[in-house]
Amino acid sequence: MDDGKLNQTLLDIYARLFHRYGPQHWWPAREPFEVIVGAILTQSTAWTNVEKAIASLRASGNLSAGAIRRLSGTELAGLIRSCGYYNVKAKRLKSFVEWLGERYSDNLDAMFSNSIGELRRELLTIYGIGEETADSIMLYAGDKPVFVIDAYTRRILDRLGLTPAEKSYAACQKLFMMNLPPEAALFNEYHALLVHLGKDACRKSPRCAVCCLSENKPVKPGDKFPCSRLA
DNA sequence: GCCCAGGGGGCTC
DNA sequence: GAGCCCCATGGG
Repeated sequence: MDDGKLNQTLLDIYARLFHRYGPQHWWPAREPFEVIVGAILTQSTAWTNVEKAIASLRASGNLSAGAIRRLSGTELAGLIRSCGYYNVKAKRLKSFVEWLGERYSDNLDAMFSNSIGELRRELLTIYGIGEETADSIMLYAGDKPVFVIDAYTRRILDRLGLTPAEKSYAACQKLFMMNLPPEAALFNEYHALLVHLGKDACRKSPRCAVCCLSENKPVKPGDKFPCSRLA
């Protein structure tokens, strides 16, 4: 598919998803530090459980880099217990705040004033931060135009026959970033909508994404989902 | 009881 | 460097 066509296809998918699901409100008006904590805690974890962990950090006065550094690993693990994997996640949170203090004196504005490429390289050196989490931090906490690729996105690309020849994270990310206007607000909403679609139907009914997105018919508010061509 | 949720690290081969 | 296992709770 040539680039002009791909651009139209990706925008069309976005329009259909937005029309169907509406705005997703991922991390609206949150402090960047809270968003970063959420990005780490949500790894392989349902968001409802992450909210409880963040609430317990806040209620105990520990939703800050300095406070998390002062807590022992065991204390921190106890506070975030509700989101699962609490021992590894306590280590990951600590590794991030140690780095943040050392590298940027806890100044997130300074951290985000770095270029996207350089910041991404730095984040990837931190224990517990891989590509998806690094990109989530830059997009959702830093408002940077970086497209986040996750398992749902890959599955949906697959269903639509859009997976690039090289199936890597970088190649999937490039597909979106080379064919969409580089706007953080668009990338923010687009990724959240793909996750919604993935949770809604893609996993249970592998053909739903194809049915709803590749058929050449407009989506109207109130349309039933999915359509009748289920596998 | 069973399955999986907005991954990443570490090990094996 | 792809393929596997581990981490662990809570909700449907």
